[in-house]
Order: sequence, then C-alpha cells, then structure tokens
Amino acid sequence: MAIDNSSASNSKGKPSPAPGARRTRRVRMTGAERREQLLDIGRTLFAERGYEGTSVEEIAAKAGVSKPVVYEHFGGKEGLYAVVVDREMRQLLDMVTGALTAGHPRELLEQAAFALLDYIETFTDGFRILVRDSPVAQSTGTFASLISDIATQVEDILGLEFKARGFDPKLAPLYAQALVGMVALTGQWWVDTRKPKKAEVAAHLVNLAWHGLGNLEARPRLIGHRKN
Amino acid sequence: MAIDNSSASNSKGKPSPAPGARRTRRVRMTGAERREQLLDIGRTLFAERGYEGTSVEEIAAKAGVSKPVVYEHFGGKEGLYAVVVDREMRQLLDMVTGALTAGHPRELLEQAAFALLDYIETFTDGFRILVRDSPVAQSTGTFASLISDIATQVEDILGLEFKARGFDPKLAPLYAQALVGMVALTGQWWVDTRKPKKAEVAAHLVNLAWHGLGNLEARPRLIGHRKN
DNA sequence: TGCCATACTTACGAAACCGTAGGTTACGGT
DNA sequence: ACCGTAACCTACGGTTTCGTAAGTATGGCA
Repeated sequence: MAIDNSSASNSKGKPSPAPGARRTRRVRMTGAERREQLLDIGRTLFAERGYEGTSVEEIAAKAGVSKPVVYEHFGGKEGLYAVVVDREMRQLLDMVTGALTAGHPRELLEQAAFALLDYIETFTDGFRILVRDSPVAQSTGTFASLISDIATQVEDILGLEFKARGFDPKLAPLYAQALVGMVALTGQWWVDTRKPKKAEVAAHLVNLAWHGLGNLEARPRLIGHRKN
Repeated sequence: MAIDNSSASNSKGKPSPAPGARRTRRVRMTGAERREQLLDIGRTLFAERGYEGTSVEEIAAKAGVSKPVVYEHFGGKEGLYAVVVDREMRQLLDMVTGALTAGHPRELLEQAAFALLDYIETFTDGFRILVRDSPVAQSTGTFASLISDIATQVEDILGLEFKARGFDPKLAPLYAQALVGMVALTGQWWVDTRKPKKAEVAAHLVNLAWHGLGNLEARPRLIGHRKN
C-alpha cells in the first residue's frame, strides 16, 4: 500500500503531477530531501512495528525507492534507527530541560509534566519508539536510560530542595524516579485515551504529586494558564 | 540458571562425564521436566534479548536438546512465549491483587507497592519480559495492558474513595494510572540499583503518594513491619 | 550539445530462522 | 529378554532479510 512518495517535507506542494495522466513521474528528490523522508517513514514504521519488526525493504518501498538508497544514506538499518532515536531524544530532552527552569518546585513540576505531555502529543511516534526496546536492547539508547537522564536532572533539583528542608539528599534519586515514572506512564496511558485534555492531566498530576492522596484538592488548576 | 542440560536435578555443573567413560550420557528428562526447563530458559532468554531476538534453536541449544523438542512441547516459538507470559502475568496479578485487600487506602497503597517490589525482586526476568514488547506488540499481552488490568483494580478502589470524599470519580483512572506508573517505573529503576532496600523504597513511595511533595515526612515508616 | 555527478535500479550472495518429515535411542513394564 | 512408547535427533524445505556489486537514467552546467 501507499506508493506514497513525497510524504515528507513536501511543503512547497511539489510539481504535484496532479491528476496527471502521465507516467508516474519519477520523483528524484535531492539527497537531503530523501534523507528526511526516509527518517520520517522510518520513525513511523519503527514506532508501530518495533526495530526488528521493520525491514529495510519496507521502509524503502514506502518511500517509493529501492533498498540501496537507504544504505546509501544511513549505512544500514541501525544507522537509520540511531539517527531517528537520537533526534527524538534530543527533542524530548530539549523540551523537558527547557521546562526545568522555574523557581518554585511546584512550578517546576508543573512545567515538566506539561512539557512531557506536550512532547507525547506532538511526537507520538517518537515517544512510542523511545518506550519500545532498542536493537542492542542493553543499557544505552533505551527509554530507561533516557528516563534516567531526565530523572538525573530532577534529582539535582530535588537534592537541593531536600537539603534545604533537612531531608536526606541520598533519597533524591528515588523520589526523582518516582516522579518521572508517574508522569511518564501517565503519559503513555494518556496517549491512547486522550480523555481529559493536556492541561487538566497536568494539573491533576501536580495535585497528586504535590498534595498527595491524603490532601488532594478537588479542582486543581495549573498556575500558568495555557491555551493549547 | 541452567547453562546446559541437567539443570533440574543435577546441579553439579558441566556434562560431568562422571564415572561413565561412556559417550556423553544423554540426560533424557521426563516430558514435564523438560517442559519446565524450556520454560525457564525461554524466560531468561526472552528477558535479555526480547522475543524476536531469541531463536528457537538458541533455546533448544541451551537446554541441550534440538529444536523439534521445543516444537513438540509448545507448538512453536509463540506457544512457548505465550506460556511464559501467561504464567508471569498470573504471578504478578496474584501477588498484587492479594495485596489489595486492606481497609484504609493508605494501607492498600503500602501493600500494593510492596507487593510489586516483591514480585520484581523475586521474578526479575519475568518483570523484564512483561515490560518489553510482545510479538504482536499490540493490545493484548503487553505490559501496558497488564498495567491497565492492575490500574483498573486501583481505579475501582479509588473510585469509591473519591465518591465518598466528594471528588469526581471520573478522574479515578487518571490517578490510578499515575499511582501505578509511579510504583512500576520506580520498580524498574530499583531492579537495577537495588540501593535502598525494598521496605524502605515502599515506605518512601507511600510517603510521596500519600503526603505529596509539599508535606513529606522525613523518615517514613511502613505500618506493617516486614523483615524481608 | 555533450559531459558527468547524483539519484536510483535490478539482481544477487549469504545468513538466519521457522517449522516439519522421518528416523533413532533408551527406559519401563511384562 | 522383549517390545512399545516417550524422548530426541538429523536433515531439509521454504522464507525473510541484510547488505552489496554493478549498471542505468536524469538534470544541471560548461
């Protein structure tokens, strides 16, 4: 299915053969274009079938080209996968890290939770890939390690806060992990249900994380008001 | 465990030619024994390499038999995998469900968290398999769906509690997911670090979930005292 | 117009796997 | 000692997939 071709960046509405009765005009993209297109398709496929479940030929076919093109650009399947994952990790890290700047811890939490949900909503496929397992499966590149990257940042923040409040800073990692886990898995659930909208989910997460089950607020609200 | 044959009875390591200068004495287990052994090996391999990354031949080889034996017992790769996953899900569900009986919600939380950590500690490979993705990857058998099963139970409990407290019970799923996610991902982290011990981790999780970041106790303690 | 780099193909080689057909060995009861 | 049956093996067939070698079209530019 999908002799899709030109699915990628095609912003300029290609020469779009339109209802051209002509031969399926070969597309012959520029190197960079083709590369981006392959990355797009790869991301999609890896997201829905996993690394091993996706074949190079399938990717090539969906792009309307033949296998060697993929090898030309990425050296192989792992090469393509690596680039996809790397970009996705960067994107996620940027968004979350960018959100971890506010002053009051509660606001930090709020921002971070929102940022993650935002990433998940915008780059769903990427998130699915990061959650799935990688080729080598081991330590690096896995979601676990990415989560750890983020958790580490949370750790630092929590560590300071703990020290200031007289708690044992050795426990920061545990709490950081718990917080990140809470938001991450809720995100994974939300990606399928999409039931309450983003801002509301974030508000409730903050509610739970900040007040605890013992002191929940009935109608939590985010401090910052967002539209999207 | 079980590098080669004879893992069930003889723990004496290698093929141990023993007094029999004879040909490598074949082991010839009983059907049930072999079946269990294959399940053990399968679980281990699936845990560390994933479903697609594990070959039937590899499993057979590690058991010291040839491929057809596996097909004889389970009909194929998926058959074996299905049994492994099924057993593991049952085990986990039993442990967690069994823990969801106490009266006060806080105790419930405590019990459940401890139960999950206990499962993770005792059946690490199983946990890893459940976390990884399945052959068909989609809906059934996934960790996501398992998590949902558990989350659903938590939902029911939370739903009642919410109603009693005047909160919107429609939000129970969200909070349930967040709680389960918090514990599950913390478990996934703990499985590698093992830093604080189980009971302590559980205590802190309860601390966070119950009191929230805004009101953490400095030295939380579990209500029930456990030794292990 | 004619050159040539770039984008892309067809056609394989080799390896890894799943699953099966059909034959062989050894254990336990008689 | 004999035999049936449970346990196990060797040897393939048939696919799928990665990756590569070697050749073809296309479009910009001197």
